[in-house]
Amino acid sequence: MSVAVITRLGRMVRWEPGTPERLQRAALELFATRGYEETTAAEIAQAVGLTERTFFRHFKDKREALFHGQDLLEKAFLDGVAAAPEQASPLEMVSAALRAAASSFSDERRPLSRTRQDVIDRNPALQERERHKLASLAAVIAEALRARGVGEPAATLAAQSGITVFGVAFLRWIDEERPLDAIMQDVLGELRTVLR
Amino acid sequence: MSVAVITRLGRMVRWEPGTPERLQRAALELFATRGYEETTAAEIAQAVGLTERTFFRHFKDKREALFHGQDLLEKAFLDGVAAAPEQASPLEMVSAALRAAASSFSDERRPLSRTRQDVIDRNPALQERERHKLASLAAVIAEALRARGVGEPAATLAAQSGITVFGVAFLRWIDEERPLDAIMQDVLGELRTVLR
DNA sequence: ACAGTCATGTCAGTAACTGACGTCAGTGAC
DNA sequence: GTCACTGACGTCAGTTACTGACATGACTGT
Repeated sequence: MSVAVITRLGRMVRWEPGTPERLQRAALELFATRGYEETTAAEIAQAVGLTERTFFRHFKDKREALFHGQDLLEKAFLDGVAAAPEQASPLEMVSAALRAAASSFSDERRPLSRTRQDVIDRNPALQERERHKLASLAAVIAEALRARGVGEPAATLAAQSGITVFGVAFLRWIDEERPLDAIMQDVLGELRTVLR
Repeated sequence: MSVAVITRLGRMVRWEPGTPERLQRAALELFATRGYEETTAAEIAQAVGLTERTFFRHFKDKREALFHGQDLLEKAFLDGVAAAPEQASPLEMVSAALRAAASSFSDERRPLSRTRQDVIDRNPALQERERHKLASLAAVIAEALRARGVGEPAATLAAQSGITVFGVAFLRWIDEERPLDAIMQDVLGELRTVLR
């Protein structure tokens, strides 16, 4: 199913670029309208003029179509940890990571995040994947903390707490109009008073 | 595939009882030896003289064979929350829940938990399910806290922190020889100092 | 011109589930 | 005692998520 496309340079191009992104968009739209279980991987592929086989070359499984691009979030967290001052405490490193991560979520992305979250909330299998992604994120953050000299179990606990804060704050951000950054610092504060 | 069994009362019985437990044992054994992906649902069923169809009548999916009985853990947590004194803080309620949950893990269960955890650690799909179970647990604990008057986001944060502690402590308990109860209180203490 | 690469298509296969229906011992009402 | 009913299972057919093997054809560098 080849598609000849004329780019703005006038060159003939065999394969339109950005295939995973187009698949992701189509998947989100179909999931949002027909529902996750009701849409087939082949349908998503057809929606962008491709084959089921090609879909699975870009995504390890059907759910992953909704979670493409999360490596950017991971990178933001890691950059935040790395950017924290030399003698920062684990909590301060995590706080820095949260700030860095917040910058990935501009206001324009809110509507998209909302419909995406709606889809996830309606399907247990997708919730499972989301939890898994967050847990994996916590694991790599813990690793980054360890690399900066934080011991165990402090690294795991700090990273996990950071992810907890991120999760709660993100769900608020979808509904509220405040910037994610501010919400996160609030939630982190509340976590500290709860644990006092 | 009917099995006539003579119970200790001498009565003929059409179906041997405890089917899900027997399936679970067989699943764990097969997963531990052949590996999760390498063993088929039909094989597990055959191992206890049943059919694939029957396997899926007892378990929503293949992974669930490893997670059967987790409702008991949930009940322990909930009982712990309920047993906390009247004017307990959220943190104290969670601490009580952790103590109650710890009593579900006697020393005799340790070897079983170990091989089970080995199986999970070797397969991402199973890790995903485990994360999901823990997250669901956190959700019901948060609900219990709310029912006891804890507001939001304190309830979610406290519950989530409790699950974090449980997760870290459980992994330690599998290797160390100390009782889970003691490990949990230690880890909870460390979490508090990290968040100080 | 030509060999190699890269993204895709085609096809066949496996295994996880699901729905519909049949079976048969046990159970209770009458 | 019969008879309708239920509960736990078997059988069978079907769908869909995935995977491996191989083919294709435009692009790329030599």
